[in-house]
Amino acid sequence: MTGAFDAFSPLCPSRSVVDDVTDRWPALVLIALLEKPHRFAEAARTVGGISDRMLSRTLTTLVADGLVVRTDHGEQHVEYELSASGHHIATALKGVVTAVYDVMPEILQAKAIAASA
Amino acid sequence: MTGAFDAFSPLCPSRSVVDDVTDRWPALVLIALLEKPHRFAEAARTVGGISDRMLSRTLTTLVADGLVVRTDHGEQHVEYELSASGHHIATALKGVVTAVYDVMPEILQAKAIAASA
DNA sequence: CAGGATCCAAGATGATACTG
DNA sequence: CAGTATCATCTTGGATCCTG
Repeated sequence: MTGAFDAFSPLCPSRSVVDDVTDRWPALVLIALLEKPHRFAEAARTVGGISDRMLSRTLTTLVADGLVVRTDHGEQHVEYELSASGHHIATALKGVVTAVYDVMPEILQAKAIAASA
Repeated sequence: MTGAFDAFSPLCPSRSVVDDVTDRWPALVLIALLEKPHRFAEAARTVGGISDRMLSRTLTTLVADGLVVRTDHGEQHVEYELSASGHHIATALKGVVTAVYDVMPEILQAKAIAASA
């Protein structure tokens, strides 16, 4: 692979990070933060369909992983922004979403065929 | 965003594909197939820790999405390989894994600090 | 080898309500 | 606003057994 890490091995520390990052909510939240720092409620609005609970939990783990930085500005004003590591990963994730957009026509066609079969 | 699709909207068809693709098993399976086509048992070995059941399910949905092509060579010999769409997405996913490898040192450090706090 | 069927534990998730 | 606590539920994922 690239060197010391191997995401295919369940024992490699990189595996758990890959698992964390390639989960539905973490992935979407990271991409959302890529655009700009978000406040809690703001992030909830950006990422459609996420509940307060999941957003809270997701942000907590991302902060624990050092991918997101939480800053308490007081006055009930908290901001979440990407760390350098988080930015690096979020950019890659955005690439995945972009790739999905690229091939959506083919995917929709494949699904249509599957559905009609 | 890029155009007609918006993964942040729960209603956009791209959202479900992004969800599918950014799940632990699908992501790892796609990356595994990026290297070369795999037979069933072969894929199970490559992706450490996956059970037959999950591999079967995962491959089924990936085939349904048109990202993976299943070819039955008879004689109990089946091969799974990426379609053009799948290859495009898998490449992007590999980028995510690579990005994770890149920042693993920082992540491990962050976790260590969090654990000792 | 390929993979479906069944059973079941554990965790993910959402809605709601509540706190500072 | 920024969360946390609780509850009910749905899904995930593994183990095991079975078929062709």
